[in-house]
Amino acid sequence: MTLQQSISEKVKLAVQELYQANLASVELQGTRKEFDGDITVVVFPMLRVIKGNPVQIGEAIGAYLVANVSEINSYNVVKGFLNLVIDDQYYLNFFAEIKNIHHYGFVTSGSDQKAVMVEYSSPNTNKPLHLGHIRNNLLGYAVAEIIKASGKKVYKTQIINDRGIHICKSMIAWQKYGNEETPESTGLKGDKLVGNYYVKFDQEYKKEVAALVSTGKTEEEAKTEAPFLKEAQEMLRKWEAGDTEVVKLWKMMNEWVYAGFEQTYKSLGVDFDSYYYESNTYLLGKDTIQEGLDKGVFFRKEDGSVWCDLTDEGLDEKIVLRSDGTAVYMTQDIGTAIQRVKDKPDIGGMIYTVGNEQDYHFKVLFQILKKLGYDWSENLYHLSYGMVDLPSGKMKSREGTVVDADDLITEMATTAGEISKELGKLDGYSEEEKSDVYGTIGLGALKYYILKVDPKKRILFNPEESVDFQGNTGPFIQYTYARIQAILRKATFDYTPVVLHIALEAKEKELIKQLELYPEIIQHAAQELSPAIIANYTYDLVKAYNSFFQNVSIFGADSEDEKIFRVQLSASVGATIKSAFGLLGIQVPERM
RNA sequence: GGUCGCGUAGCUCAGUUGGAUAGAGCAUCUGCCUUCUAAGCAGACGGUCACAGGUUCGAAUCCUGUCGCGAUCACCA
Repeated sequence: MTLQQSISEKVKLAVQELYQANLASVELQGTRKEFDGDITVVVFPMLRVIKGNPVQIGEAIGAYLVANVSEINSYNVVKGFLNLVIDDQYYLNFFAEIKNIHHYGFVTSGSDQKAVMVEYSSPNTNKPLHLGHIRNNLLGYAVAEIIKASGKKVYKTQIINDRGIHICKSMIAWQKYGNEETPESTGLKGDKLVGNYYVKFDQEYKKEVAALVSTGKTEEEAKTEAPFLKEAQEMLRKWEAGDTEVVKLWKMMNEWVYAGFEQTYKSLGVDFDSYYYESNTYLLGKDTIQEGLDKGVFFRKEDGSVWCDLTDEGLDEKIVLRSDGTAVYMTQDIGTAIQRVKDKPDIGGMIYTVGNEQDYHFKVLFQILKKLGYDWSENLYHLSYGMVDLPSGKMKSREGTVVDADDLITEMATTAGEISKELGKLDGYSEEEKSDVYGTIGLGALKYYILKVDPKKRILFNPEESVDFQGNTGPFIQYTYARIQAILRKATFDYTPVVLHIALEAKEKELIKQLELYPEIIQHAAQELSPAIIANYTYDLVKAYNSFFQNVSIFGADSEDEKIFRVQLSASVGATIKSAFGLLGIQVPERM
């Protein structure tokens, strides 16, 4: 039982004894720093049950608590706020305790726990990953790690959109203009090579459209009649018919793309437990449609198309099968969800990391699955996030206004290197060690910049200004960690955990309170699916640490106990930073 | 037009279940490198929490309406 819980219980007892009244709950909060005390009981809500003056009530409860709770030393009342002063020993005991816990804040999963599947990334195989995918990947990965830390088993997965007209566009352009180019022959990453031909298609297509318009066709006619597009559509038909040549080309080009993606994922530091391919799943779900028809969840229209009526749920009618019997997006998503649970029967819920432009789609999908009666349908979440926009507006890959993921990652490392050199850090290290640290810092800056923002808000990314390295940034937190490591290297004496009898300063208590919060923060972040909560917590912790220890000499303490305690506290803060950043997928360098 | 999301300092963002005088960073200004790393610390300046009502001891937070921005309303994915 935490101190908060036990105080809460004692307050209820106090009210019972003093006023013969029952409180449903007790309002507790951290005492603001301008007042004396550590924990504050808010008296106002009690006025609903107790008649009287809030100050007098506060005084009475305060006196009762001091007499009956050993951890409470004294109290004071300001207006309706009862401030309690907690004994130093409580903090010291708590601190000695957490020092022994290996993964402090992590809940170890029980064996009967249901697993959660987290889907993220979900790329198309016709072009390289860009800034938007970076946000998606970072969010998905971090949420998966946070949920793991909150005690659940997690499967990370992605669904790869490897079929459709967009891939055929790259294929046809390569066939026509590619001269048998390969990643090996050009030295290009496979996804970049394929992406180039996607752009090439668009250029040639536009030329054809322009030519047709000049012969008197309307723009609309020209767009559908352009021969290049016809060729791509023909290719898609051949692919669907299983044409060996086309399938061979498709396989080869997809392999190039996967190899390129794998490289990007590696440099981003994300990973997956399983992969789903649309080419395997796009037919799935049709059986379920029949099942739904039998159950009366779906209905068939005269033209043969199948629909789901969601008007009772406040949504519209939604098509789930075309009149020609082929699958739509929704059919496929229904099938894939069911397939996943078949593959991993311990799945109790799923999280889809997909941009907020698909909010409606997922609302409908979840509603349909619920109607079909799957028990796991209660635990489906759409981790919806805002777009990443540039100052020039939206990113459009066909118009070349995208920020490429690989380029951005290397740029960040370069910037980190320039700043480091300017500051004269890392002098005397080998080039290899240096570039390693630059990569860590650059990536840390990028990841933190994106993750610290509430997922549902859109991000305006200005590549000109790039990302800051000062203030509330990844590098600032990494820097604090590196400084702590320097302290630990210098502390040659034994600072293993012991309960020390020292007087705590207000700021030291503040720090320990921050550490005490960590487990709650993880749970909260897991519930809200928001890595931003972890990021902002870590920043607060680092601020509290710096604010105290920048003005206090660690090795120049008055007593030996004090010195040991300060090193211990630094070590704990360092461990917590590392742990929290680990949840965000951000590395911490030992030196920087 | 219907639905959903957002609107907090010049800029970028925090703000637990409603709580005390609204919190950071950047930018501008003032101090602090001879003691563990100055990518830092201490401070100053900066607010009609989009607007108007309502709920109550108490609202940035909850409810209603208005305005602004974005997304979405396909037999596309």
